[in-house]
Amino acid sequence: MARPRKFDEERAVDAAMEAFWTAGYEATSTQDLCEATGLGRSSIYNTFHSKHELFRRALDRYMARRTDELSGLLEEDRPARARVEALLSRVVAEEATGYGDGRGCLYVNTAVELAARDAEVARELERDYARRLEVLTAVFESGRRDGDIAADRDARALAHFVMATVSGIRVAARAGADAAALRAIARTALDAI
Amino acid sequence: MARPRKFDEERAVDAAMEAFWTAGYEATSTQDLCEATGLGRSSIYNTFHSKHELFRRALDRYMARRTDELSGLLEEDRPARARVEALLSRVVAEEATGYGDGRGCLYVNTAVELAARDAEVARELERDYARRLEVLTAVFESGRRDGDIAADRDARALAHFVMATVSGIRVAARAGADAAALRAIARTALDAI
DNA sequence: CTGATTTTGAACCGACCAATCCAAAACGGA
DNA sequence: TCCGTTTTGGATTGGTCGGTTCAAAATCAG
Repeated sequence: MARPRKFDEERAVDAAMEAFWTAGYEATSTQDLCEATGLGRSSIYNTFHSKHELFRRALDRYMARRTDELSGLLEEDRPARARVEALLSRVVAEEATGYGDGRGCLYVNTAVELAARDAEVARELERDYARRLEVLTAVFESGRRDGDIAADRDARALAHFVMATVSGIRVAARAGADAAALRAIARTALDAI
Repeated sequence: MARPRKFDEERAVDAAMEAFWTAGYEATSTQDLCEATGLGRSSIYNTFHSKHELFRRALDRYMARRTDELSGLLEEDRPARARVEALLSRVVAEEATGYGDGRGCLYVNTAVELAARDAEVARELERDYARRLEVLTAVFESGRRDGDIAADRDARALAHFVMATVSGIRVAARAGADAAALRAIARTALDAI
């Protein structure tokens, strides 16, 4: 063997994720990444080969984390409607806590900034969308079985709808909607379910 | 007086708008702007003073255009629900036409890319949000008067909700949702109204 | 300790960034 | 026609971009 690495690769990906999350892909320079991770340029390129690949690693990590959170939140032992309500409340709370860390959601940010001109990233987003859609669809199907959701509703359509509502809340928050408005959106969406 | 301008300022703003719309603010270079507008660097800086100011002009133009379209679409002599349905159908159609010109919506793109770190732009987005909210609120209020919308609904909340649904559809399209999914989102949202 | 192997920091690369400068060209008013 | 004013194209600015190179430092097996 030879000289061992002085840093933790996963920690570096985490730090890079924070940087990309805060400023977006284009606006995060390799210099920013060095400062965020505490690594030198060489270490970053030796390990991740390019800014783009590091971004993909960071995005993977973010999506895995979020999807896990989503699964956890939705697997609680409550009626389906209540679980979806908890999800929307959480999103509203995240987006409404001042502009303190108003960096939105890396998934939404990436979909808007990169998906159209980066096929690789678009594919990853698509896979994650499908995964989360699956989780939500399962929730609505269990709701239908429990009689909590009307039997004539399409679980998949409802799942798409909730995903869109979450993104809609996030964009509204960025466009200046206040907390009351975000709550109104969530409440109205719940009426549709 | 002196040498007159050889180009139409509004035309130039239009061309710049297209460029920013396609690639986003950061990813559009001044060189790109020269090529898009057909102007030289000097003409651009002489007229618009900075990339940022040109962007603001382009964004203004975009928002004015969109808000006018929205007003036109919603002022037709139809029940409120039908008018909102027409709006959502139009958004779905826009986003579903292949990835051909899948550049989304400059408003959403800008909210996500810039709002967090550009106070001036954020203020403009906020103003436009308020304007469009006003238009939609008026639609729902007229719907309540006509009995088309239940009297116990909050017109403003419904307006916020429709705005969020539009953004949600646009983000979903970028994340890879197909046309059927977008239609399902619109239909489900209409159920909530 | 030696030698093979890898990481690390710093200097460096050409390309491109937004923005400026300047002189030549193009007009309007006289 | 000629002057004052403005526009225009092209060269240029200092700075930053993503990425590479290279030698020194650090670690391992033997």
